[in-house]
Amino acid sequence: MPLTPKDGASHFEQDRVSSAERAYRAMKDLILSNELPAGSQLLEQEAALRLGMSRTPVREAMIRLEQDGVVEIRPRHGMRVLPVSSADMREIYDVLTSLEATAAEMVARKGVTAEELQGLKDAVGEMEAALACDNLDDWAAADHRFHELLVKLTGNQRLQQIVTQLSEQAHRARMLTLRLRPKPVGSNRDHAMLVDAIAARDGEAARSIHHEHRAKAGDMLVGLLDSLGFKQL
Amino acid sequence: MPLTPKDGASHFEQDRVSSAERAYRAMKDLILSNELPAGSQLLEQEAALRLGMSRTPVREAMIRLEQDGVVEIRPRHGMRVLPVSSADMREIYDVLTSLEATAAEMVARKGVTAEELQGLKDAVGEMEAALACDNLDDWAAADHRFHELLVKLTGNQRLQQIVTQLSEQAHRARMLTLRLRPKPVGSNRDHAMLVDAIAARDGEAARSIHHEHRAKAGDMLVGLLDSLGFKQL
DNA sequence: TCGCGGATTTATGCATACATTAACAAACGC
DNA sequence: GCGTTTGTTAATGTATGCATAAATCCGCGA
Repeated sequence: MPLTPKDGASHFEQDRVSSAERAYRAMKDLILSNELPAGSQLLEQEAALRLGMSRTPVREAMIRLEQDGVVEIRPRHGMRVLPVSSADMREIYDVLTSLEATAAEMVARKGVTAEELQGLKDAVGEMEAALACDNLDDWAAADHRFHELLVKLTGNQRLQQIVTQLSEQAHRARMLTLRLRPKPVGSNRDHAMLVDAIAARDGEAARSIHHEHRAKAGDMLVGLLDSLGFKQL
Repeated sequence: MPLTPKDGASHFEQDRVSSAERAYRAMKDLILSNELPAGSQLLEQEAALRLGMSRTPVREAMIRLEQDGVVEIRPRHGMRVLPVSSADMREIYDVLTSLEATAAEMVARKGVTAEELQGLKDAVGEMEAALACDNLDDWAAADHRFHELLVKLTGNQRLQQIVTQLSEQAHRARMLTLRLRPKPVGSNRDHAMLVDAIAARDGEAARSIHHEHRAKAGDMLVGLLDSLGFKQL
């Protein structure tokens, strides 16, 4: 469920990260995990105290968070965690739909190795297993892994970075609606079909399957937010 | 030619911008105009001196530029203007193609007002006029306006922001190849056709026309960079 | 009770100070 | 002559100081 990168084979990772980097990660974690809910405000001094450092690195972290689109810096009120409205989700999903559909097509056309294909299949397997146990958190994590892997397989780093950023913006809303939406059985089917299309190197099919998949998901989420009267999360 | 936003109706603009903001704009301008060419390095202190301020706001500006993907901050060497390789251009254009094709479709489906349509037509007109005079700089500016307007008409601010960011990354390479490429007569035709499709509210046609347009442009640019042996700009 | 003007507080934006450590170079041993 | 080591330099990362201006508070008048 954390969107943060796994540490990989980093047993000896020189954890010599700067305070600014620690501040950035800590605050982003707080926001993504909803410990700092939308609308919360946090002054530079408060954050600095909380993180045991001075205002300077905190400030730099806030600047990065602002450019990530997750907070807003308001001169006398510290940073404010941006709420995500259904209109925002519409924007985010329109872009994600476009980019991920393209990613699916690219990956299918380019072809993938057996291991890469297996990675996708594993993610689908985990989604199905999680759904069978009604474990929605695991399902969401596996679903996220699938989408992440798909995009990574394009090899386009800019594409990856943009998709990651938008996914993070949508993260809280997705988590909140996870238990309010119908069981995502369709998603698993869609992903299995996409894997087949990729294996068959059918770019057209891959694009159309995944485009529809993302579009459906977006419509569902936006509709849910609207119908439940959540103006913003 | 400047990619920076026009000042609009800002006769009374309270030019009370922070030093950090000034530093950001100044350095971005220097980079986009190629006064700081790819590979240049600039120390915090140097930049501060040059801009008549202390290191603090310069540092904040550099952080933003790094997130924009135009520079890299290397701990003991200041910031370095990132070169753009043909592989980078490939990445950038793959994303732009996807997003702008989507934008074209969205705009066509949604429909535009008469004034908005006229704005697009005006841009095409300027492109044709410029090309008739062989004024490539004007052509590039009008072309940029067309693409910018198209994306703006979607109303999707995230889409706009991403496209702007990627266009800026590609800016220098585009300028450099402007006079090395064949005359862009096809572009004008493509845009005129797109305007027609939008007027007819034909989303499918709009997408396919603009997708092809961007894909062609990307292939041409990447091919040009490769064939001329420019490994990076 | 409510509105308003001025004093006060305080968060910020920027400058500056300082310790750290990477980069460079010179000296040294082989 | 070449690789290594050590000493020096300097750019950074962070802390802190300070002036500014916005927000709040308070008292007063209606």
